[in-house]
Amino acid sequence: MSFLKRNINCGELRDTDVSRKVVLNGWAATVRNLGGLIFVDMRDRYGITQVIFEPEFNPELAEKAKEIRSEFVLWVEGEVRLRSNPNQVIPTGLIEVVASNFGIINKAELPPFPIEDGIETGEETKLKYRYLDLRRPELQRKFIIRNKLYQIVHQYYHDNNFLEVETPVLMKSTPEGARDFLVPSRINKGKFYALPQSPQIFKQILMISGFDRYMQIVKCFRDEDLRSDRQPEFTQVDVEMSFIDRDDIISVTEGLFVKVWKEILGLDIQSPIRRMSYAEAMSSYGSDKPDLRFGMEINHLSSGLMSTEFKVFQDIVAANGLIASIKVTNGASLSRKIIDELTEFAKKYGAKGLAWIKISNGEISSPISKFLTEEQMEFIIRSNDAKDGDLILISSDKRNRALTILGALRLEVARRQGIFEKVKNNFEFLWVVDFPLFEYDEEAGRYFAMHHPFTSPMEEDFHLLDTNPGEVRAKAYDIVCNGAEIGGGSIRIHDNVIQQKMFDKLGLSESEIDEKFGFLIKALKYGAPPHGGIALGLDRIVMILSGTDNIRDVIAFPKTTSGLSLMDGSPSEVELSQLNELGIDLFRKTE
RNA sequence: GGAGCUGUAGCUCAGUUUGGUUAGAGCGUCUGCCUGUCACGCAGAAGGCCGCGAGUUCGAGUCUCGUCAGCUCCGCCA
Repeated sequence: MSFLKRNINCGELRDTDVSRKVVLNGWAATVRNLGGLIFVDMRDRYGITQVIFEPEFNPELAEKAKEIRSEFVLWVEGEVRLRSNPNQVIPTGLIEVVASNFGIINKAELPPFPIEDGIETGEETKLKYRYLDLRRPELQRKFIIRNKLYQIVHQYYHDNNFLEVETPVLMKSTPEGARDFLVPSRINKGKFYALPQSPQIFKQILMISGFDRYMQIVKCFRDEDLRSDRQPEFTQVDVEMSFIDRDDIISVTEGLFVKVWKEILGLDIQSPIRRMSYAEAMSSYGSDKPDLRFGMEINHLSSGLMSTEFKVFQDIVAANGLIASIKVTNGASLSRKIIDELTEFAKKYGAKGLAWIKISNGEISSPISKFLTEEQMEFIIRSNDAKDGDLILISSDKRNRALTILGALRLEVARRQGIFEKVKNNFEFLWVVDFPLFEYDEEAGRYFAMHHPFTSPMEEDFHLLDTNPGEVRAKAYDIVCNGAEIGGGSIRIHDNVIQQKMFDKLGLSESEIDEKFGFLIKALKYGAPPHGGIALGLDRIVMILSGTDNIRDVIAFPKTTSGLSLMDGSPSEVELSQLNELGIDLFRKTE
């Protein structure tokens, strides 16, 4: 007999089960040996159940139980009975299982860290032993949420007549956008597949094929640097619909979020979700994904400072830049050192400096007060609605830079003031709409598609395409929750002529277009329906649902910041013979 | 590509400012005792390439340079 199979799990026994004969399988979470009595907490995915070995009842068994150590895999047969000292902390705390027989199915080495919630072990150790980290209830809870999300997403789109279709993982490398992961072809030496950054083109082609409503929960790959909310492979809920406009995508997507929040968190989210133009988001929050859980909006000051004597402001006004500020309520108590730190923080975003005004006990103190007239100072204070005890932080720069700096400062100040901690159970959704079609890259000296090159311009801005491409707005939209971009999409170009014009604006040559996207252009000529869609960042949604700020917590086997998988040791070198088969020759970097 | 923080016992960390006997603590582990624990308790013990490599010095955990790794951020991420 290798082991007796369980007929009950470690989380389900209650006082109503008293005197049942049961068999448990699981891991020994903790062992408390009192000399005679031995208590073993058995753990599985469902919970923890206390098992007791009594020498009075079964001396040989109790003797054998002394061998049990942490994380041994056990089967235990016994009878359920009420505890004389109940434990109110766990759901099974009213009962215990009196062992009548048991076996060690497998021994375990001493784990490098305790398998329990709230541990402070370093990331490196935890990732190396990911299988042990994943044994912790805290982490399992997140994957249970993730699984619920999969089920709701599939059910929801199925109920709404969407078809799930799988798209290739080996596809053609395309320019624009993120760096591709490349896969060499053995059969076609010197040629490469790319892993999809998203199934964008395939889902559009599925629309041309008449699939009408497509969805897929799909892995995407981008060879870019990692962040706490970015992994090189991640999961999207990919959606595309035909014969629709922007509001159709928005309402279908909102329906999903309403259902998800209701079924997973038991919360009713406000629908319709608020909408804000990209222009307003940037102007008031300095971000295209504003966190609306708190205020601290950006106040624009240029208009009242046109005639300033202050050289720094003068130059900005003359260069058509922007002077703007945020108010830090009760910020006057912040020390010079803290303000210096905030200045350093602002410099990461390209700020040259940071001006500030403190109002404290009726006194105004500011390094720039000597450059401002009383009226100007009054104007700044009034514009910020600042009261005694407040601090005003002022940025003056090129318009977009000044806004970005203040947007970043707004979040940093909120973090330092403990505002995020206060609002951590709030959920503020937002649609950001009317994105620019293009953004200009100074370095490359040309326009790039802000969303992607298949995004449709708004009809009313068509006339600007040739004269002022930077002003053209796109039929693109992002969905934001608590300052995180959790999805984005657009209405696509279904007209081949406009698509050609778009490529033309992006500075792609005829031959380049033909080589990279020829198949899409061709497909668009065969009767493309109007279509559009959205891609939702599933990992980020799970992050928000499970209350974590790190994407590693919601991906079973994540990579480190430098893209390594510490458990399996990838990426790794390969055999020379493998490279030879692929026709690949490596060269070493020489200095 | 760049910046910051971190690396000392299985784990979490002190010690580095000002170089100097045998590198400490808590938790965990092991051994013994212990019949109602659930952070069990009590007594004892074991456990260290101070990330790695150079250098300075009579002497380096401590200073210098390099390097590797983890985390966070900027760039990057249509």
